[in-house]
Amino acid sequence: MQQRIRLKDSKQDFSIPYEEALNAGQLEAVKFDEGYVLVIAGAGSGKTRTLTYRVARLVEAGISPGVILLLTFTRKASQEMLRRAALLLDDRCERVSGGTFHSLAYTLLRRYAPKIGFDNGFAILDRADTESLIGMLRKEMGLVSKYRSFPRKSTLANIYSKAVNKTIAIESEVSNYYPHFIPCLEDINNLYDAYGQRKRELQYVDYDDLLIYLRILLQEHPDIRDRISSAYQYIMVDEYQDTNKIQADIIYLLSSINKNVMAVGDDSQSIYAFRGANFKNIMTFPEIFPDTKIIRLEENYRSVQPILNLTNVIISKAREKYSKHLFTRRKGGSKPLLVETGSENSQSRFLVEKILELNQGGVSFQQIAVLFRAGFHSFDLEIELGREGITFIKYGGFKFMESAHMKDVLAYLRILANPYDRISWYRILLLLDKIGPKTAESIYKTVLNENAGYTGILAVKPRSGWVKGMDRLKNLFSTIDSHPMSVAEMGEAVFSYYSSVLKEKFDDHPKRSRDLEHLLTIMRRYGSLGQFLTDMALEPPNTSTGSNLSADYPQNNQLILSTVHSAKGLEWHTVFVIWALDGRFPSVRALDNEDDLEEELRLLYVAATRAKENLFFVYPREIYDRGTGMIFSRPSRFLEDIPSDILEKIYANPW
DNA sequence: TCACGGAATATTTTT
DNA sequence: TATTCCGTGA
Repeated sequence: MQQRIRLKDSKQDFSIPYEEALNAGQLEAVKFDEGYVLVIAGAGSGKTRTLTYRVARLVEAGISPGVILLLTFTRKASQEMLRRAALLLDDRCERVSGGTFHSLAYTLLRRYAPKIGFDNGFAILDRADTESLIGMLRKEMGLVSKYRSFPRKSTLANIYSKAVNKTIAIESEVSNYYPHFIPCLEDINNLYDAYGQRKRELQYVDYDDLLIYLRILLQEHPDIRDRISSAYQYIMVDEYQDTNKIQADIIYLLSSINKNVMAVGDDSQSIYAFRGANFKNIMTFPEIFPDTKIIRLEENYRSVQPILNLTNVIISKAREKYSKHLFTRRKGGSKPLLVETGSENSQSRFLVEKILELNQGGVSFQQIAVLFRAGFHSFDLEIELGREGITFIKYGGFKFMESAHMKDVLAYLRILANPYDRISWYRILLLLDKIGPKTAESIYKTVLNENAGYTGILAVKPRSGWVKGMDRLKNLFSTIDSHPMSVAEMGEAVFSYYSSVLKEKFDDHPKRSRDLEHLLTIMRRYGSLGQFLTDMALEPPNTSTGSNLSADYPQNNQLILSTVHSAKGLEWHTVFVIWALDGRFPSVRALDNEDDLEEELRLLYVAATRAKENLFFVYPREIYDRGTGMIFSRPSRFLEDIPSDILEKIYANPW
C-alpha cells in the first residue's frame, strides 16, 4: 500500500481562500486535522458549508477521495455536499465515499456476506416486506385466536424496530407504549424469534439488521475491522443528533485505526427518537471518543432577527438542552405571525391567497415552503392549490414505493434478481385468480425444488381453475429468459404483463399506469437490476407532485410542501407551518409523555428555523378529531403564550 | 382452499 | 376514514 498523506503533514499551498470564506468557528472545524471533533452547529450556522469546505480542503491537501467517508442522512444530502465541494475545488470531490449508514452497511455486508452467515448473499426487506413476513408468521403461529386482541402486523413491526433501535428489550417497549398488549408479551417475543429465524432461512435482512450485522461484522472479526477502518482515513458524520446507539458503535469501530472523526449536529434539532435516535448521543460523543475537541457554531446566517427571536424563545422551553445562543447580523424582516382561520378549508384558502400575494411581490414559488407534522395534513391544501393551478412538489408522507401497484411490479423484478425470494413469489402468485396462500406455497416449493432459477415456474402443473393465469405468467418468465435484456427492457416486459392485472384490480388504473411509466424512466438510468432494486429499497424516491411520483430533481419553480422531517437541513424565503393546533402539533399521541412532547417541541423548532424572511404559523379555529373524538381549538401550546412583541397573533377569514 | 363481506381498530415522522 | 382482520359460505 502506498504511503498515505496525512493532513497535518501536507505542505500543500491551498488555493481556496478558507480564511475569507469562513468564520472563526467554521475555519477551526475545516482546518481540524487529526483526532476527534464534535461540531455543535446551531440552526442556519453554516453546517453544510463547513462540511463542504472540509471535504474540499482534505482533497486539496492531497488526501485520496476514496479514503474520506461522509455519512449523511440521505444520499441526496451527501451528493449535494460533494457537488458543492467539487465546485470549490475540482471533480475529485465527487469521488469521496458518501451515503447513509444503511447504504454503507449494505455495501460492506455484501462484500463480507459469508462472514455473517449469508453465503449466498441476501435481499433487503423494506417495511412492507417486513410486515408481510411478520403477518405470515402471525397467522402460522395461530396467535390471533389465542387472545382477545393481538397486535397487528404493522404494530408488531413497530415494536420490534423500536426495541432494536433503542437497544431496549421488547418488554419495555411494550409496557411503555402498548400496555394493553402486556398479556401477549410472551408470544410477541416468540414471534420475534420466529421472525429472526425465518429471515435467516430465507436470506433476508431488514433495515435494522443492516446496522446490527455491520456492528457484528466489525466487532467479531478484528481482521476485517482493521482492514475496513484503515481504509477510511477521515470520517465525517452529519446530523449526529439523529444517530442511535448502534450507529455510534459503528462509527467507533470504523474509526478504530485512524481515529479521525468529525461529528456535526445540533441537539436542539434531534427529531428521530422514534427511530431510536437519542439527542443525548451527541453529548456522550466526548465520553466515547477520547480527547474530543468541541467547536460551537452560533452565528446564524439564515434568518432575520425577528425570526431568530422567536426560535430562541421556542427552544428555551426545552427541558433539556445544551445551551447555546444563536445570533444573527441579518437586520430587518417582519415579525412572525400566528394566524387563526375559520375551518380547515379557510386555512388552505388563506395559504393560497398569501402564496399568490407573495408571488406577485416577487417571491418565486420555489422559495416558499409549507410544512406540516404529518403527510396527510396537506390534503385539503393540495386540492385548493390544484384549483388555483399552483403546481407543487411534495416531500415525505405518503410512501410512493409502498403503494400496491409499485410493490407488485417490483416483486416480479425482484424475482428476476433473486429467484427464491419467497415474499415476492407470494405476492405475484396471489394476484392470480384462484390462487391463495396454500396454492402459492406449493408453487413456491416447486420453484425451489426445480433449482433452476425463476424458470422453475415452468415446471408448475396448474389445476384447471388457474391454468390460464399460470400460462401467462410462465410466458412472462420464459420471454425474459429467452434473451439478455437491459433493466428497462425487463421493466417493459413486466409492465405489459401487469397492465391487465392493473386494470382488473384498480379503478384508478390510468393514474397508476402513469406512475409505472415514471418508474420505467427511472429504470432507464440503471445498468444493473440489482443496483436498481437496492436503491429502491434503501433510497426510494420520496417526492411526488399531486399524487404522482415526480422526478428526483426539483422542477422549475414549484411550491414546496413537506413534512417537517423531510425539511431537515433545508431553508426557504417564506415558511408556512400549518396545523399549528394543539393536538395536531404537538400530536395528541405525544401529550402524555414528556420525552415525546419535548421531541414535538424540537420538531416545531426545526420547522421554524427553516425560514429566512417570513414565518407564518396557521391553524383552524376549531376541529373535530375523529380519531380521539376530541375537539381541538387551541393553538399549539408551544406558541400560545408567546408575547405578541415576538409572535403577532391575527385572525384571518379569507373570501 | 378461496373469495367475499361485515366488523373491528388504529390513526406521525423514515432508513 | 380506510385499512386490516376474521368468519363464513361456496
